[in-house]
Amino acid sequence: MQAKEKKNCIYESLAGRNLSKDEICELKGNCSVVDFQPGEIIIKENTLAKTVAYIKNGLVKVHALVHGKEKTLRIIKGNQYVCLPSNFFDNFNHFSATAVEKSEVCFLDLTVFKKFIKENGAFAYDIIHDLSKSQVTNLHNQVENNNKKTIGRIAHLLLFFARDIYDSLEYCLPISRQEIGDLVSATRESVSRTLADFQNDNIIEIDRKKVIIKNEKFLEEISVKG
Amino acid sequence: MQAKEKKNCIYESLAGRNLSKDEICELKGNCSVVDFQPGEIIIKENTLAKTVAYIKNGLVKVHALVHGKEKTLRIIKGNQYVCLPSNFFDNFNHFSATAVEKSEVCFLDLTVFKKFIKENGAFAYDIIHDLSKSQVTNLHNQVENNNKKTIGRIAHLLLFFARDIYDSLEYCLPISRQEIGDLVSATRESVSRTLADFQNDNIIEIDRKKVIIKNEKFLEEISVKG
DNA sequence: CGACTGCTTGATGTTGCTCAACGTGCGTGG
DNA sequence: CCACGCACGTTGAGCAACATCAAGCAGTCG
Repeated sequence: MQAKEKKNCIYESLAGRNLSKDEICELKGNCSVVDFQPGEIIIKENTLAKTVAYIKNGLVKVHALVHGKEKTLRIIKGNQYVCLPSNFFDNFNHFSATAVEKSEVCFLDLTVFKKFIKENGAFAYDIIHDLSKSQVTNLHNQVENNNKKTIGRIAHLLLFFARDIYDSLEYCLPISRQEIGDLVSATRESVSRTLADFQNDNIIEIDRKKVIIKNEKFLEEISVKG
Repeated sequence: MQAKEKKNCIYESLAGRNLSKDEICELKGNCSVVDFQPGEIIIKENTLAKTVAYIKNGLVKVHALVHGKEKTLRIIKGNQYVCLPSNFFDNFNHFSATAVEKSEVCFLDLTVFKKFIKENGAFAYDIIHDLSKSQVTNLHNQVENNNKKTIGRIAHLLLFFARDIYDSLEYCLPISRQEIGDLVSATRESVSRTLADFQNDNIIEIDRKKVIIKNEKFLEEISVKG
């Protein structure tokens, strides 16, 4: 909601994405790079999706309001597009994206983006690959999580932060208990209880948002068995 | 498992998909159209995904075996690709596809398909649109169903068959109670009980697989409220 | 200080799974 | 042809997992 800084580093953002120098130059005039603070909304659901958003770095949650309840779909980190399918399906943002940590985001003009897809087959293939990967990952998550109880989903999430996001067994949770609940389909009370149980069983140490995983193997076991 | 009839109607299958006459001719030599009976496997998970599968008509379920349990992801009808992301992500089938009704499926050579994407921007954009639509639909389903209890998910499924598949309030369920359970994450007992409850409350009439929806509004309400 | 937000903990009710029993239809092999 | 196994379907009882409701505590901000 505060002033956001505009930058010009689109080149480094999309290097290695099969764009020619000319194409990148063309993009430069049709893009902006913006800083977001935690809690700031990057994409708002139910708005028109006229720009493509590419997360350069930081941490972002994708979420939506469903029948009055907030539901978080996933947490994603840098170097990927966010909510890209909304751009191509019907130019309408079906989901929101909000920074959970300080994040840099490139906004690219959708018209230019579409033009590149039609003119540059390698670029188009790159997008197709990204969309496919995201879809497969998502479906895997879905089948995995559906078969799990709350305890398994929370264990999975703790490991996700440790492995995929912070690359360390010690980290600060970037989200509240309520948001964890939105993410794993549980209430904030259940999240609280489960984390307390993990602490009592000496699997993790947790103080407010500071987490230390003390028994990774066991947490993994819980995560897999559900 | 029986003999499958090979056909040559690739042209009508992919007409209107932005392919030139030459390209379609090229495809003709690299494709086959096959009939599947209910229960026959179209795509088997954990195999290499060297061909693209396009459902011409019929009804197909996408499913996977997760930790020993069968989980159905979705039911799809004709005129769309099935499991396309597996082809582009890593050439590896992450999910299975099985006919639940008599279905006609085109198999297309992946190499030729990829070539078209790189050479024909309109075709590539068409694929991107399809993938995006499928992704958005899938995410919507996910957020919808996660917030629902079994009763709401089953109500939703009954309406899905009525509206999206059979376009009628009377139809025959194409799948067993067990498969409904696999689809809505419930046991066959819970499915059975819920359907019996619906019948007792005069919302539906059900005899074996024959379903008549008698109170669509109420079913809709249950579906939405969860 | 008081209001507020985020978190925790306990008591209680509901949901839905598991287990068990039983009926039905179908295909297979003696 | 009948006997048997087997998948499917239904129903009941008991139990575990969670949500809900309620109360209270710690930190923060005006």
